[in-house]
Amino acid sequence: MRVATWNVNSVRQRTQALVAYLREVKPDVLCLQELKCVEEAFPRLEIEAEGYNVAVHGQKTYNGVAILSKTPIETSAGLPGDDGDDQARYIEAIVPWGKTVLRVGCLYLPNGNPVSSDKYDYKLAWMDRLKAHAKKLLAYEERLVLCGDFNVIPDARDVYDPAGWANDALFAPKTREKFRELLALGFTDALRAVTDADKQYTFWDYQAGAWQKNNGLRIDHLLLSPQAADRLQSVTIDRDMRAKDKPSDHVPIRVDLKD
DNA sequence: ATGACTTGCGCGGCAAGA
Repeated sequence: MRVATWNVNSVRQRTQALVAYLREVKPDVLCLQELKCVEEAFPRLEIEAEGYNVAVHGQKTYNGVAILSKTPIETSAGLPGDDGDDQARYIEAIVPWGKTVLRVGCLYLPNGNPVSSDKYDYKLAWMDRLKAHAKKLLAYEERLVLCGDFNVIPDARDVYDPAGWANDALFAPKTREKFRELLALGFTDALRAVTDADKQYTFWDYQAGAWQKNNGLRIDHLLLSPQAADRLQSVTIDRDMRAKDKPSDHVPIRVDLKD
């Protein structure tokens, strides 16, 4: 079972790259973030033509998440815990897997900058809601992958200039503390289960030659429940995607789980 | 160096991203 996640930074700008990725990597499940469009504008026909089922939670201009799956899926949109939250940042699916299922949560966690703003308050509140929801899901004791753009740099080895990012909403102590609380519920950070290496980046800014200088961040993650972590075979960051024409500023990251 | 990039919206420059 191959599960991938990719912040595409506008799915309409990335449709050709997305189709090419599906053909080359053939993920069983692909989670997408930052669609930047409503469901009606999503390139559904192009994706379905590749043999994928599509579940979209869209929003005009901002945010937007989707789950693509080779097999039909049951889905629910929205992160519980705040009925007044109208930002499209979470969608969940139940994917058939042999005699059992895989549950997949696809998330686009708020950026939160600057730290002294209501945006940061929203980020922290969103992380609290995610923790509460994740705790409920873990109690099901299923194979579960919680993945997406977390907008969290877990550790100094995950950023090219830790000191320079100390007060950024992606790396601030409170942000990292809440991420650790989430992990402590019982998740395995898939990448960290296979390597302790630094510079395992998934994002490079478009500006100031960040890609050329390898000034990156590790902010896209796949968190595994114990039942999923038991089946972990490999983790791959599709770094080469950043060097292609018209790239997203994020690259896909994926896991292979033993069938 | 008023720098530097890419989106959406919509047609002129903002807002947002990270």
